[in-house]
Amino acid sequence: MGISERKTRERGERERRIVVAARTIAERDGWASVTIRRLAEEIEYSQPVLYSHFENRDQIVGAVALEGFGELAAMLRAAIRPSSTSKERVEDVAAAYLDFAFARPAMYEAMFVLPTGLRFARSDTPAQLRDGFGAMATVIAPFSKDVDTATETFWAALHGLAELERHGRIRPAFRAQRITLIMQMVSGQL
Amino acid sequence: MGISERKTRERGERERRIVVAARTIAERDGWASVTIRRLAEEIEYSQPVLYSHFENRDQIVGAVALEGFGELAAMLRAAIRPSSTSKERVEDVAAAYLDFAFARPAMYEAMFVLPTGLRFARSDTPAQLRDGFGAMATVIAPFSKDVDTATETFWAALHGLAELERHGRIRPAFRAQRITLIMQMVSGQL
DNA sequence: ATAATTAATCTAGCATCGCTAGTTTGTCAA
DNA sequence: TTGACAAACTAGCGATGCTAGATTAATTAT
Repeated sequence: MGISERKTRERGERERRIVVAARTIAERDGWASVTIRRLAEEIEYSQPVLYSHFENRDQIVGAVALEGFGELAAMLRAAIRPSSTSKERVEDVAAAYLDFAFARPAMYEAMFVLPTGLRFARSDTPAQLRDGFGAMATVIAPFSKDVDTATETFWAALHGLAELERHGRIRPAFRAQRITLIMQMVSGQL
Repeated sequence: MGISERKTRERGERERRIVVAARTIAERDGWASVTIRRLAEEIEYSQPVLYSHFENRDQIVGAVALEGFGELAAMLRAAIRPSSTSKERVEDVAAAYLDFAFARPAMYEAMFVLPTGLRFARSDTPAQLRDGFGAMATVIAPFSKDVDTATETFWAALHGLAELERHGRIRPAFRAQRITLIMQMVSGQL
């Protein structure tokens, strides 16, 4: 019988509608506007239904963030052109990272600022969470012996640039110069 | 008559008690526990009194953050030892910055993550907000032509390290190695 | 086919939040 | 003493996340 299959499929579709609604509202009106009541209205079910899909609001944010990690990883990988030099690749990935952060501030906030209940560096950590790191590690590898540490530092530098600029604490006009300085950290081999 | 003087003095003292209470509760139980009702109870006044001191809750967070910026600046300046080399000074300031972030996570959150209503890079920006940047610029200056941009990048790298480690996304055990990499960014002169 | 059981969903409401209108209390000057 | 003004309070509005308990729908057993 395909009845239970249909049910799990419909349940999955409803869950996706929740995540899509959360993302849409967050990107338009900010995360403060993503309330359980508003999401319930959007999917045309009562509020408790949401709690049969997610433990709490944070986990809904987490589901959106997980999508974001997948998309960020894809964007970083797409920025790596075969024809480029090793140095250019690092620069392109850095630029792609910041482009992502500034083009999708709400998504970036979900991924890196808001509580999400996502678990990193664990055996059950989803592929999306590792993949962006992997993309960065790919371009960092030619410059470093300890790729993991160098990638962590590269990532941290980019994250700091994104956050400080997003909060208006460093000058947007000098973004390119700052990326150049980051390049210096990477290309001085270690 | 010293009556109105006494009144403004008492008002100032009450305002300080609000800020101290907010900071104390935040450092012990997190910012979510810092509610207007709880603060009102702490200072033994009714809730509307708080709104005669601050426009809204964010501004209370901002007042605590302002204290934090002053203390961070002091810690960074204290980390600069006259006997050190230029390179050691950068390293000491970096270590001091991260020490501050990890020793006072609630304070760091108020300063860099939560909405505070603080205005940066303006004519009326308080000294505390500029001073930490100044301390970093002092140790960066020997290595850079464009001190402002280099300091912004240095600061961003430290902020990123603090945030990613605070959120458990990079390995705490490798903090020293990451600082070493940041040093490389700085000491490669430009 | 009907009854009993389980699953799915809803209504209604709790506790709490930031914030404020309207009132009372206290403090001065006339 | 009275009237004006300032200071503080009580009470409550409109939200929030979340949940207990009732209700309806679907499935299984008789």
